[in-house]
Amino acid sequence: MDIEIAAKALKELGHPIRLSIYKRLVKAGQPGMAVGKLQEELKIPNSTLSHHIASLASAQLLSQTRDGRTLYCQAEYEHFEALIEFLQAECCADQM
Amino acid sequence: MDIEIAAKALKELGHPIRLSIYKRLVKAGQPGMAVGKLQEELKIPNSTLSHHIASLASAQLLSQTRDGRTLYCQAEYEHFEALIEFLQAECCADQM
DNA sequence: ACTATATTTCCAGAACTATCGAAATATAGT
DNA sequence: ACTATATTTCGATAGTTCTGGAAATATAGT
Repeated sequence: MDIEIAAKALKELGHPIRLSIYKRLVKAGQPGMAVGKLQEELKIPNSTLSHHIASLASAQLLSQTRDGRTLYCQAEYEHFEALIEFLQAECCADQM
Repeated sequence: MDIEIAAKALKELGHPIRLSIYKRLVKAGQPGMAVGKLQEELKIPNSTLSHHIASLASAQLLSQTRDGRTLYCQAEYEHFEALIEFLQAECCADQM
């Protein structure tokens, strides 16, 4: 992971709604969570939610898979893990 | 750390210049680094740099101390550490 | 083909962020 | 007081992000 990619991921996580979405998706684990279920929990308009989901996807923080009419979102956990590793390697006092 | 504060810190780190500043400050350790030295390394106009420093300070990611005409910036490492801990507690698959 | 459900894309306005030259402020030395 | 150095604040512009209603798309069932 380079600094541009790390900054992009941090930026997309740096919004309370998106951070909540991501957090919720990690809790949901591998099967992920339907967009509609997220909307129900977060109580925000569908278009707003959809934009935030697209932002997270643009940073490879989540992916979507369709099952019939329902789209499931999954946390792309490896990418997040790589971000944490980048931060610990580049910005951790302990490592130096 | 709550989710609003975590999002704020992530947001401010989510810009390539600010992430570079922060990274550089962590490397500089306790004595920190003069604004002028940062400018020399990053080669950006002083006003632009000053705004980015203020953004990081607004998220408690750095503090400044003056020595004569020189202002030193120090990474507020505890706050960053708390952020990483928040992310690992709230968004880590391993913990669940 | 029609209707219903799930979700995205389009559109637009308001709010915010980034950038940087120029002016202002702070401090030090003479 | 004056000059030089270090840094911030002002002011303005351009660009980006956030928000959400309405329209469009995708799929399923009848």
